[in-house]
Amino acid sequence: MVRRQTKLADIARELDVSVGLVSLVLSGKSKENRISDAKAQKVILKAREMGYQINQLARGLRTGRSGIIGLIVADIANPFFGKMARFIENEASKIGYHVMFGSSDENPDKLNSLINIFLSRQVDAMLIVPVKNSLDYLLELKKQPIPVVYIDRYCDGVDEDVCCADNYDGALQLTRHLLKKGYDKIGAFVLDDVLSNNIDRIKGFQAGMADHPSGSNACSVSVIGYDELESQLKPALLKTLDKGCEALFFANNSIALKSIQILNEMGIAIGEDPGLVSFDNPDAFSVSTPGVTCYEQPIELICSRAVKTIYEKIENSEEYVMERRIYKGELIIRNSC
Amino acid sequence: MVRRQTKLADIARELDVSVGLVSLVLSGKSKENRISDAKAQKVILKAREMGYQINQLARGLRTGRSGIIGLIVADIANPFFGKMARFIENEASKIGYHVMFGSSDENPDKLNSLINIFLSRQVDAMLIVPVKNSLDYLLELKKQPIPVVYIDRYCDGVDEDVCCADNYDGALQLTRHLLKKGYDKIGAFVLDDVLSNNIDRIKGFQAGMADHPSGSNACSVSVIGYDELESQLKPALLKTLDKGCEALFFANNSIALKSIQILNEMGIAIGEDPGLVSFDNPDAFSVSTPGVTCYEQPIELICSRAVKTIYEKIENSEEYVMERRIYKGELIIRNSC
DNA sequence: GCCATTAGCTAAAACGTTTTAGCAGTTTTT
DNA sequence: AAAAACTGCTAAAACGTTTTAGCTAATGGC
Repeated sequence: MVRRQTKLADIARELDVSVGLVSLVLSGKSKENRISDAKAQKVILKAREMGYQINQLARGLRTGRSGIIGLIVADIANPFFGKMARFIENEASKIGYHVMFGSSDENPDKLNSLINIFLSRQVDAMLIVPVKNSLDYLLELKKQPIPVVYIDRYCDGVDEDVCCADNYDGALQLTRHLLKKGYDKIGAFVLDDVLSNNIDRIKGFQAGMADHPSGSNACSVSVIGYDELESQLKPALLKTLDKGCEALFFANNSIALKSIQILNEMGIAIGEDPGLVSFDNPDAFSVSTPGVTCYEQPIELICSRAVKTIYEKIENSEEYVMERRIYKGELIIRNSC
Repeated sequence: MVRRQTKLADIARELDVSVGLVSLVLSGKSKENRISDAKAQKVILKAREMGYQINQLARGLRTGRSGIIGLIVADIANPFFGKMARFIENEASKIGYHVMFGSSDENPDKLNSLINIFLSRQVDAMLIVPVKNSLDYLLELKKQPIPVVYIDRYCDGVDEDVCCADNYDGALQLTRHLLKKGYDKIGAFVLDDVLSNNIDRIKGFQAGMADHPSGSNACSVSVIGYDELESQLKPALLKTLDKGCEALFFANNSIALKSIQILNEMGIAIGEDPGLVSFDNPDAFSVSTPGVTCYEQPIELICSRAVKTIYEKIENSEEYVMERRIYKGELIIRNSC
């Protein structure tokens, strides 16, 4: 384990040229700096021969750019965020960046700790899924001279770029679909986060219910804690079904999957009574019987736009003007209702 | 965006002390270097006041340690690898490390490119899910003075640490379970990778079939290309069912999910005829009806052991001795057979 | 009161790059 | 033939840390 990596100086010594020249050649700046083709070729060959690999730590220190984008999601093990990570990885690599990630577990202190870790690692930009009660931390982050784009959700009170799905539209479409199918009384299940995505989904649901003759009397909304899925979901489901709800509206994949499992265990056959719809489109929805009707978020679009925005902010931070980008997803109709 | 981050020199200037002193204090080396408590306190307070954040690029350059672990999986969007990433993130953070990831898409050239990127970023160690035809690249990597642990699979021909599931045992258990349930003719579906995990799963399957009176005559094995799932799976399924197979054995979650979807679309009710089992335990398996009997890999154990191994190799690379660690998973019996 | 020890600190090199000013020749322009 | 412009390169500073040798002053032992 003693073998050291070759560095510019090693190549320079071998060829008896200056370190600067080697650097110029290998970073593709030969032309602008009038390096002769002959020398340039020699350097390139020798570098290959010696297995030269640039030290990005050194380059980053010197240039002030690490080439790293920090990504903070709620939980990378959640397939929704896993997909996000993947699309972001792809997009970032197209513009020569790489991704460090961290999972906040919807916990503002973890989020803040990740932010600080990423700052100390000199990431060039951050892509963040904000969590509840993190406003102060996010405002603090806003003071830093580094581009940030929020994804999946936004946070009122902090003016920053956002790329996310049209949660209102999604919930509206899902609700209307249920009503069209003739379900009369509907129970919704949402997380207790006072975050844009949740709030918009509730609003969309309620807007959809407004079409119903008896309006909000025909629905119930159960609010569940992110860390309390196990304990709170079963009682909430029972209560909702007891009330006579004929259809269930799940505001995200975690709640839906857990609920379907619970219903399965209780021997309640989903599909007719109760019917159900959900946000997100995990694999499980196309494999379960019946398949679950859902609103699939345009994850790829969100991610590619988010990375593009990052790029624009890095490249010309002066002229760039903030924007909230909201993208419609797709209603996928299966047999669960 | 002009505000620069405070650095050691800024604190030093404010307090009229040397940069070295500030560094020693803030990196917790006051005691060994006999810094007076008074001065140390002053430095700590001033650092907090000025919002000092260490520059890990600079530190890394100087110390030769980046504090980063490189993780290469096949696809972070696959929930199996997503879970892996999450456990590794957790374990790494316990020992003060952070994770950069990359997805190889089972492509050796992408894998190699990621390895080189990580090397140039001076990662302190790599956790790699090897792919087929990557032996040469992996041998090349072995020459580098950096700890590597392979996870999920190993690669014959490269002597390195490995943490993975007992694929042979898993396949054996799944097969025996099918036979015990009275299924007579069984079709297996595996990827075409000549990788340890696949090979061991096939071996385990065949070992299980050896218990059957008519032995290997009672089974068929379909080999599917990773990039060809869409095109190859449906014909393979039809052919297998045509042959009279009463049960299906899927060697991983991607194949299983895709197959179940295809079967659903064709209106073939899984559960009795055909019965089925699969490797891995994605959410979908507990949500589908019937639930899918499967062999769940001990992902958490694999990851925690992998990171511990990394740590040991970093800390005392001299004495460390290589090992292949194989962990048994758990047979989860549901209603699909 | 002298030498040895200790306490508390500083100065400076080093890590591996990038980048710029400018030097010495050569060629072109006038 | 002198001035100007260009060619091809080098030297050296800078990025923000860590770390070590060593300096000065105070303390202790006798």
